[in-house]
Amino acid sequence: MDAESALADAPPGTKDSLRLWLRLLTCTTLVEAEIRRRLREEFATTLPRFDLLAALDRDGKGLTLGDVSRRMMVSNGNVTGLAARLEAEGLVERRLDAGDRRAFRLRLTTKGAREFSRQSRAHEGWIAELFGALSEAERGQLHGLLGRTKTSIQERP
Amino acid sequence: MDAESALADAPPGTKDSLRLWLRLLTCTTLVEAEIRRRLREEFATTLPRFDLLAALDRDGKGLTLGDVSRRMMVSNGNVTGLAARLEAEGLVERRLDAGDRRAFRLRLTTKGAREFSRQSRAHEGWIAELFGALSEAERGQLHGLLGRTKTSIQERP
DNA sequence: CCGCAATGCTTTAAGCTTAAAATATGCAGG
DNA sequence: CCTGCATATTTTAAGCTTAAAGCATTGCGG
Repeated sequence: MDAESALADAPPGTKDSLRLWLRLLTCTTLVEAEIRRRLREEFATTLPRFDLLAALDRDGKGLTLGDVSRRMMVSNGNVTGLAARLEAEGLVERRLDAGDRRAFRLRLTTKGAREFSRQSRAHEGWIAELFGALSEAERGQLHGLLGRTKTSIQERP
Repeated sequence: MDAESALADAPPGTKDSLRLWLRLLTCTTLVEAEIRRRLREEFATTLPRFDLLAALDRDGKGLTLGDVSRRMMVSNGNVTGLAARLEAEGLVERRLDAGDRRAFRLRLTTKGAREFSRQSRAHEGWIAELFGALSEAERGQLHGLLGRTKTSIQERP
């Protein structure tokens, strides 16, 4: 039995779900590629670096690497390397956590905060531009449906 | 000026677009992580490998590496390495293109087609499961709105 | 036919990402 | 106190990914 005939026997909605997933993935990939390109060309940085700075922004007390790992939905080891590179560039700093000698607190340096502010402002504009052809109503609908989708994914039996 | 006050001055819709983008990214990340996990646990393979097999499926004449690169929206060099690994595993074969001595045609081997059929059947079920809490109507609406989104991204001035 | 830009692919260097194993610390009972 | 399990992080090995540079071939315009 090949993929096609398997699909014929699949429960109803399978084909729709597949089409939906492919389109969801396409949209995300297109936006990501454009954001990555502009971060590289305009700020000589990468999306993971930007995301880490974003996670640290507005968190004066700093986050542990574990906090960052959970927020960014990436592995611990990933954050270790990313933080090391950003620290080497002087954009973030690590401090020993006062209450837990296993943990570090990661914070933006002054330079990092300044740099992130520039990047963030540009980033907002790019996103507004990319989604600009949608009406406010469409954005609202889409946001709601994606909320339902998120629930569907997370709250499986 | 920090990110917050920048946002206050941003054009209308900027904040909505940002929230929308973050939610879109979250949904995609959640689905991808689950699919990657299951491909690894049940088939000892990865998503890029699966995607390459999928691109080759139902293309008896084979695709050039460039075709695959465009379909998967990844770089040329990426496909070179991926194809080499899959060829080493005997799932894919390269043939010299009859009409163009620069190009290869990449095709599934019998083993590759058999393996992809198994994986594909499981994959369909996983996707149906992940989007299962959405009604048919919701899936249709979401598909339509994502179509509008795709257009918004691609057809910028 | 020649020159030359375009096309198809590979290589390289760098960075990203993960799972799994290893290390160190915290913490809760006994 | 000690034992043992949980938590926080790092290390390791492997694979993925990209941009840029380079090589070979094609095909077009003169």
